Amino acid sequence: MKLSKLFTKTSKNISSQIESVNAQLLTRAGYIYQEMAGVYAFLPLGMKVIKNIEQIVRDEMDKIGEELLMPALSGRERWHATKRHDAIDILMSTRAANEKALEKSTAEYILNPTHEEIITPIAKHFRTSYKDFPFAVYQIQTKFRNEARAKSGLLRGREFIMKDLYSFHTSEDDLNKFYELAKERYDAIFDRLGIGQDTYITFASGGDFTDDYSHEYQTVLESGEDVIYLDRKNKVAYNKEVATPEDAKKLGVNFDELEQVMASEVGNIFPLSTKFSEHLDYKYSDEDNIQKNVWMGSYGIGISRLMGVITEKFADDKGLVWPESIAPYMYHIVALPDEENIKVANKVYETLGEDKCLYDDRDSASTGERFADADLIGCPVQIVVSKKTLENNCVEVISRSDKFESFMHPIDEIESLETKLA
RNA sequence: CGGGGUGUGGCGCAGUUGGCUAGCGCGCGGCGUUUGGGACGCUGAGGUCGAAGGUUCGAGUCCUUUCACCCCGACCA
Repeated sequence: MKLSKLFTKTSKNISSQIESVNAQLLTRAGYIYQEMAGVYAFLPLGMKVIKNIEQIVRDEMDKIGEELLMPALSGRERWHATKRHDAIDILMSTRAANEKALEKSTAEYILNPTHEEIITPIAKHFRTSYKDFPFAVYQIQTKFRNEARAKSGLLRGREFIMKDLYSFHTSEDDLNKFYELAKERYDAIFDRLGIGQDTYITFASGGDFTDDYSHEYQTVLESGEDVIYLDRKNKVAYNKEVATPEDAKKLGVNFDELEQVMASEVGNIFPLSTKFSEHLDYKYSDEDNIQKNVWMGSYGIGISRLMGVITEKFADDKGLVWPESIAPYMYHIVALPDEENIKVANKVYETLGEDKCLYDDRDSASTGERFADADLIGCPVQIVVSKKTLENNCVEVISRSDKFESFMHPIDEIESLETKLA
């Protein structure tokens, strides 16, 4: 992509009101645009990052489930059936389709905050024999939650992108078995996203979902909202709400040795037991044709929140720093203005591929501005073409994250750059 | 939902005890000069001050109501 054609532009200024690092940098660099509190548009650069995160999540989820897409709207009956209509105060709804209906009708459409109520009837439609189990389906979709206080940019929104997977089983044992498989996939996802080192599976309460426990995936982050008690050695953590000395003892850790840190929840998984199948009357026939409740599990990952968390995790005082696995572009090419430089830069751009490069071909921007923008936008590798580098028939290759020392790379060996970096 | 703060060209801000034609920087258009770390000169376009109501000869400035956003707390499926 040529910078001269990119839909967005960077900006130097941003309101001093906005304090969260992710909102500030992502806005300045042109990745997101705020529509209202907790509601953002993902602009071309941001969209690429979202897609890259989604692709990693899909890749791992496809190993344990099938992708589908459910509606964002639902009728209210099911939410009454599970008694969550009044229990969930973040539930958003819209009254009716038109004004005439509004006067007479009590119709209400729920803007789904999660999809247990939606997927269960669908699953029931297709799978009612013990032979049909187990199975799992997932989707990546926009969720709506009327947060009393949206805040911290992408970290807590009213509208956000989430991956949610639901698993269905004939027994608790089978659910538990799947639950462990899901954990493995989650670990793989966070590793691939570059935050595996700092992301801990965390014991937490189940909230409205289950009377039992749940597991959160918490990424250590100074600006995170949650306090977790960390056991680095065993790579597990405990949410504040369950981290009492008694609980710790039950879980086999020394409460006094736990390290207290701030973190942000990037995913969570719940054994739902038979809670939802009971409320929504989802039963299967076993070998003896006896009707039994289906066991369910629910597994979420906050896609857009991850973008915010990863931003905060790696950004420095110059701007964004993306892990290679989700960067909008691998290379950011800066050619200093000069006919020869531009000729070479064009060639580099074509050789490496326009889908891998962000090419600063703006003739209006000054040198300093180009470098500043490259740092702000945060592509992993910067390639500079100037008189200085051309004297040696080279381009300069710079790591945005200081992962490697800058080096000169011969122009006629551009094709080999990718392998050299890998 | 409680507390605090802020709303003035696209963005960031200034605007004194009410006073004349609402300023500045960035950005944007034009012309020219520049180019290894957010360049410079000249020139031009663009706002009715979040919204509604009120006080006054006169309101960006005072009063009332309201909306929005940001921050702290409560909440967080």
